[in-house]
Amino acid sequence: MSDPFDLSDVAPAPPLAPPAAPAYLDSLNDAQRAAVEATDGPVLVLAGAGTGKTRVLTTRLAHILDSGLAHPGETLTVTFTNKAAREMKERVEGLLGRSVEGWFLGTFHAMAARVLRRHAELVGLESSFTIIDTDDQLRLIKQVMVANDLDDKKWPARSLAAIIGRWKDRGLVPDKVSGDEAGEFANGRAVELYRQYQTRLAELNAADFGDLLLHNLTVFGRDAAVLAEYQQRFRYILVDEYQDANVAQYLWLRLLAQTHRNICCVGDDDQSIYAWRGAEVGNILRFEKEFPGARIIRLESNYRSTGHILAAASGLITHNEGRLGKTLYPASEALGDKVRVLGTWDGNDEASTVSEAIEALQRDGHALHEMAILVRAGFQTRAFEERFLQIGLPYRVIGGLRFYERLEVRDAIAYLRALAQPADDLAFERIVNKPKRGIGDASLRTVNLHARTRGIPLQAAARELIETDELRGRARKALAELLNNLERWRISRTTMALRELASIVLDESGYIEMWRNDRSVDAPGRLENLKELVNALDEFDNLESFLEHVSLIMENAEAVDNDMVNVMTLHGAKGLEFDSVFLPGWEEELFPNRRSLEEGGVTALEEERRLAYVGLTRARHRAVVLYAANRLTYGQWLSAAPSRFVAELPEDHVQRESVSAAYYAGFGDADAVDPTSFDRPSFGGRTSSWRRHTSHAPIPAIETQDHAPGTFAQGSRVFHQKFGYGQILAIDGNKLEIAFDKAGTKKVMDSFVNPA
DNA sequence: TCTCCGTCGCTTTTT
DNA sequence: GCGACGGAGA
Repeated sequence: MSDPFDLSDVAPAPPLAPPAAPAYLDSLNDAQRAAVEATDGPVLVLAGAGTGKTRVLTTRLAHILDSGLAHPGETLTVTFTNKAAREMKERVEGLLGRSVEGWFLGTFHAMAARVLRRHAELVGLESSFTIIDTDDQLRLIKQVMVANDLDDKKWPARSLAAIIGRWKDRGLVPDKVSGDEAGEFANGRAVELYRQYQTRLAELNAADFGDLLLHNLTVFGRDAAVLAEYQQRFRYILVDEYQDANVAQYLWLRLLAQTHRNICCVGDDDQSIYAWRGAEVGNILRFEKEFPGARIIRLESNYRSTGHILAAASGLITHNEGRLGKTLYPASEALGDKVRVLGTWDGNDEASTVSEAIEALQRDGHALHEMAILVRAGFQTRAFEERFLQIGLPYRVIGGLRFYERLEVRDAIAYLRALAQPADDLAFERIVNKPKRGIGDASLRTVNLHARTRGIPLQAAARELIETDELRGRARKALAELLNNLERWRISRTTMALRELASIVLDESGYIEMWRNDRSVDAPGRLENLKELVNALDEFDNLESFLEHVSLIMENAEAVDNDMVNVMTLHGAKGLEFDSVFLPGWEEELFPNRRSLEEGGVTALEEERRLAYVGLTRARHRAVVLYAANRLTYGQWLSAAPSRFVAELPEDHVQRESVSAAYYAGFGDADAVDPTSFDRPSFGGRTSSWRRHTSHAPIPAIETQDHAPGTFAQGSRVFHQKFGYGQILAIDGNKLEIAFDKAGTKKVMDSFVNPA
């Protein structure tokens, strides 16, 4: 296998051949084309929502490769998500009509990991270092805090993790954190704890996500030759979603672009919604300073949304002060529907209003997967889920627990880590007593103590201890067996396929058995996931590449594109688009979110507003904003005022309606909205079932019934008032998946069916 | 080692 | 109002 870092194979760029302009350039508008063809020197592309940002980036890369300006290995293209990277790769290859190898295209983290594996020794790591996730990170931080006698009640480990994370985002190693930044935490000892945490990571031969970039900066700072090598190599650098870059990423890019200065960053300050995790919109402003003479190209022609939607979104975002200024123009003349703004009675009313609108659209022939419900916070999805289950509307919630985050999957991976990396104490601690082997806290403390005094990893310490009488009978025996097993699996590793190895490990360790014996409802699902994990191993050549994949690809496998309504957070929707978008929960406290405002003041309010802007601009043809007069908050019904964003939507482009007069009846604090602005005569234009009747449609009468657990069994026949007879395919708590004889397969709540 | 009970906190999240 | 987590006690 060729070493991807070997630079000797990189041919110098062939002389500039004058190619005929390929067809893909012709379909661009002037601004887009300028952004593609300005290959020489730094370029900043300010690309509004729906203006073809990805298109510009992919075409630019294709153009660079096609015209012979650079060899694939001389280009660096960075994105934030694996999904974006994959898309970029596919689209560029599509434009070129051939596959491309050897280029540096991927997420910031994946690219940084690639560099770091090659120069790990410069930061005191081995090339085989483990990339730990936030879970391990938190456990490690807790350990450091315990070692410092800090009360984790008073000083939560999460807060320290966040503080350290922010420092890393800003490119600050412990020595660089200035004294006055120490802050309140642990009476100003945060920097010291940060230092200790880094020491522990090095001892474990591990790096957290923030380290990947941070260590790169250290590597570049320590070895000028290494830096120069990469600076020489990357003739062209392309950056996606630049507004999301943190300072560390900015510094990284700045270093790498120094020699050739052909860097092209594409971003939109109005879509910056990740400041809370370190993104610095200021990077956009810095760009001009850092690269004097940088060309700035604005993409302002929006190809996505119809006129009213775009105007409503633009009107809203003008309430933000800190903007670079950009005007979006609709690419087509069509004004389309106005943005509908609906007041509802409460969260349930909101959910049924949305589901009725969805069903109406469906009857008009609109596909469900072209509709999305975008919420501010995760808990909001529940009301929609319940309602959809009730009426049997297919939906999928995007986000939530990812495959590799599941408890059982993480345990299984910990076994593999413990055998691949004997120094990986975190993995060892995770599996040492799973399943229960009688190695409890006391035994583990002894092992830990020994490891500390000897300065060796836990596994090595355990091995030494079982030769002594330090540990009592049962624990000693169990530990010996585990260590022997790990040793044996380690040997098998050389002769066995990965998949086979994993099944043997999971089987012989008793881990599978543990879940088989577990009587809880989710045990079967967990066994299923373990099977899936083992199957997934077939795609990897070796354990190392699998573990790298696991740590860098945290996303869910793309759901099969069944026709389902999408439910997700506004954050999760960035970069996506749908024909119809529903935006519920536009209420003060919820959106803009109170906690967010408390923490970040005006800056945070503007970020919330950008989030609203992102939500609206996801819609191609239809956008509906909803707010409820009453909302169940922490188990209490509270009356809610409409979001200030509702009032900020420009009047000419919205159609305000209230679902029922009931809105006012329950809405005591109506000062925030002008009631006269509601219930205006509906605006002209397309009339269809889309336009809803103002009266409150009754919820279809379906009798619900409580069933004792165990009433239903897989395979048994049931009757549903709306869907008729069917057979149970699967049971997930009180959700049933049923193949109805007439209505197809649907997920419903058990309270809506009876045994047939 | 397990289980029970009180306390807390409760926005967004890729890698 | 609910779930996670940690401490206490059997």
